[in-house]
Amino acid sequence: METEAKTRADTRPEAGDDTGADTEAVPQTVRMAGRLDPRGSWSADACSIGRALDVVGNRSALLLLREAFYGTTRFDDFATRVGISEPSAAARLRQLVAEGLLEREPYQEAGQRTRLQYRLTEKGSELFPALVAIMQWGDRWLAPAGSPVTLAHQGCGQPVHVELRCAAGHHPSVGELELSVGPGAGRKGGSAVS
Amino acid sequence: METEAKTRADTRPEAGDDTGADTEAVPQTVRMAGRLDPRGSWSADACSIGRALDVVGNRSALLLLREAFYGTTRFDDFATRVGISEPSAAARLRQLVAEGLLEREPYQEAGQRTRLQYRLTEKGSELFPALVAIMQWGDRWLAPAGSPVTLAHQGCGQPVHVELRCAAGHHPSVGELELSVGPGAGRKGGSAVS
DNA sequence: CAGGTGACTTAGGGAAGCACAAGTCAGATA
DNA sequence: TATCTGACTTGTGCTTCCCTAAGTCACCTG
Repeated sequence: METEAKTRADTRPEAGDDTGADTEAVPQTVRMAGRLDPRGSWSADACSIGRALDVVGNRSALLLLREAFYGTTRFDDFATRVGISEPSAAARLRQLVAEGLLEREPYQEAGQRTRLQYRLTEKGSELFPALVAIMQWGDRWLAPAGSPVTLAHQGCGQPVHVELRCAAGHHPSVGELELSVGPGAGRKGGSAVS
Repeated sequence: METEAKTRADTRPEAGDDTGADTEAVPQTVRMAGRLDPRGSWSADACSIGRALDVVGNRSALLLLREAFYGTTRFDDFATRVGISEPSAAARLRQLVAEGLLEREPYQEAGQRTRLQYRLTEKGSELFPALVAIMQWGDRWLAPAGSPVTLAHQGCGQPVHVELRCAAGHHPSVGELELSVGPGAGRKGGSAVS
């Protein structure tokens, strides 16, 4: 896909323009900085969100990961506890293993034959904050009776949540954020960036 | 869907059991507390993650929300910038409006007729941490050349990230977390909880 | 050695997601 | 009045997701 910057002049006002946006009541947008400034000037086809969604962009993948965090390791338990059929559990688990989020390792119980269990890799484990963020949102907006389950810091007992934080310790709102090109951006000011 | 607790004895060792789990090398699982303890004793069909994924569990919905955070408001721009076809942009935007994550409001530019723009509602805006968490994971694991774009706290200039934090200020790892029943759980110790 | 159990696979089918191409429709511009 | 543009919708068809139902295959137990 090409950028559409040539086909349209991009002169209409839009959040993120540098036309004194601070005074306007558009708080829920990220400001674009540097090469990203007119949003119409670049396309986000290398976006990490897009890439991540190619891996975990479906319901069953994230639900299987949830189960893995809850300690499930065995095939049948994954299928039953997530509530999906065995064929789709098999397909999805195979895909998650292929992508390195889970690994299959043999184990043996006393008097049993060798079996396989699925364990989270580091790559898989690091998706946990995303899962918690989604759960937190679902608790807030889709659970009228309150959260079905809650997470607490074991020992200290305090509830756990996900939050945005900058390296200086602030808690920026969406409107206080700035998006700029990173080290992995495509060359030039033209097309593929995010 | 029923819980499978009756059909299987659940006597095999699994992370989260109370059989001296602290000494074992299974750090990447959440511990189950109270009624949740044997994971096999309850089913998670009221899970907030599951509910949330019914709403934003597909690729284009999250990508459209990303664009909304980047300041995009118009139909054609959504379709072009996300890189999806107009029919699916229309369907997905309609669904996001129906679910209350976006709202459509009329606006008028000088010398133009009245048009519609899509704006994030509070419900939609609160998904931002989840989106950042996914981006952060994609940056770390799927962007070999580094992040294509980076988020910074405007003004302070420091990079922004998503993190897990308990109310006492700690940064618990997955293994230090405990899951227990919340106010919105189904009755009894039987089936639907999370 | 017959039967169970865990971990799958195969077959077949419905629904959702997505793309391309083309049409519609309202109002501004020429 | 004819054309253009933005914002869609309609028609058609592929591909992915997900289901049920029914195998398969390797052990382990009786």
